[in-house]
Amino acid sequence: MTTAKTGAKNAGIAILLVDDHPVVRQGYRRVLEHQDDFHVVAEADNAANAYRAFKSHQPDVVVMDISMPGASGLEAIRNIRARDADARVLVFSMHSEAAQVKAAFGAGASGFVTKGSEPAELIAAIRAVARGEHAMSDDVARVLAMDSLTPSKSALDQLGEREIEILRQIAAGSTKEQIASNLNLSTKTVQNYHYLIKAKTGMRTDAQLVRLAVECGLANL
Amino acid sequence: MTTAKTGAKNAGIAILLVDDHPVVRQGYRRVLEHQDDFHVVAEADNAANAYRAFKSHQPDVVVMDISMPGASGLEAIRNIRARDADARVLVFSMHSEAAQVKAAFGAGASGFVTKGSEPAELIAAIRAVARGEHAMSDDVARVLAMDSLTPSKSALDQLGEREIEILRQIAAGSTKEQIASNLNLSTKTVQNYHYLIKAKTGMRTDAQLVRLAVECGLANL
DNA sequence: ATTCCGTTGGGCAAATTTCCCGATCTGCAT
DNA sequence: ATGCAGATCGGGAAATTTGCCCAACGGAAT
Repeated sequence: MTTAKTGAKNAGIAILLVDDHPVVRQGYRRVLEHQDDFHVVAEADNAANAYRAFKSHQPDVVVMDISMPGASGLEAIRNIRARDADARVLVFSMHSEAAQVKAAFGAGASGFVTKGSEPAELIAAIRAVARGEHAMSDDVARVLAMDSLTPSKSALDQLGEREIEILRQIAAGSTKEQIASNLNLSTKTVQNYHYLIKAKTGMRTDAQLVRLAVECGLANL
Repeated sequence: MTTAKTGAKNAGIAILLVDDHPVVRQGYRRVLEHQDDFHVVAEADNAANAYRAFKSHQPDVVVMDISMPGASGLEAIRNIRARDADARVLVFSMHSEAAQVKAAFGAGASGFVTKGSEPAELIAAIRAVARGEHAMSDDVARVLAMDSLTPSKSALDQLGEREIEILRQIAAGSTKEQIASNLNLSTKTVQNYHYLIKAKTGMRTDAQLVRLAVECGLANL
């Protein structure tokens, strides 16, 4: 029952949990705290709070679900890494699309584990990233391996980050005015992206774009 | 440590957990077993196993995530209810689409709680359905209430046969030229239908139309 | 330094959307 | 029969959007 107020660095691994679902978060917390060298020092339910919590708690490992409403979890990872290059972020995601995994590591994540993995895999991954290593669950490794074998599998590889974000919002059903407002762009720029995305991916209709986005794990339903 | 082999009915509430994500399932289990009148008597990770587990354990309440790979969770609910009309199934879902909620209750669910709810809401809902009542979390109630206010009831009821066919093809990704050709219409007529469908359903973008079509079972993926 | 690329937008003709309307062809009730 | 309601099919015209080009800027790579 060491409350680890001043400096828990010597004892165990201080963890920040980020997930927008309270029940799910509670669940992880209990699972993780069963390991007696783990201490969940803070929780957050969105990207902004995650960054704030990171600043004030300086956890050893951030365990983060990147599919959150509002600002992308990738944003949060970048913010955290910008502030502390030694920060360890372990992404804990529902999906395991190659593009998403790459994006996560590109943003500075140290690990990627899907929610379909066994608890033991999560725990092992947390220990690994705390040690400074990189880690990913078996299914993620398999997806990534398959992806590296195919030449142009994802279709998202050819899209820039902004383009992907706009594709996601289009697929989510947002109007271009909403997207422009969300991203602080002119509607004209959003239109241009919309055109560019269709040109790059070879899709002819918006419906095809939605299907593409869903296939790539950018959107659900 | 009562193993509840012969009859735990008198003591507490026997629960069957169904969710395809092991870590998530473990998490709920711990959260629920913190209530000392709850007993998680079995777990299942898909619809078929859920039905088998229900038969052999006869739980008081089944807590089920309906978004599982393979057979629909709705199928599982229907199977369970077909075998035991008194079975209580509480759906514990990621999303809270009005259509999904209705489908769940239509299949025989006694409650619907989203994973975004507070643990206390889940726990209260389990107690309620165990008592034979119906329960849903606040956000689900809000979504359902909003839905019942909109004139777009089932969304498809207000569409004619041709309109539905065109909506399906739009959702399938066909261009209006392809649709016109498929149905022997002028592209102009297809355009008019496209407009009409959006007007009738209240959808603003094609992406929203795709989602609507998918929700209504008109298109898959 | 220079080149490439992602991002942001302007411009403008061509295409599309958005509504409005009328014409058939049902079925159904008067 | 007659009429009425509604589904289906398209014309027309204004408003809007798309398709595609170009320009400017900052950052990363060379």
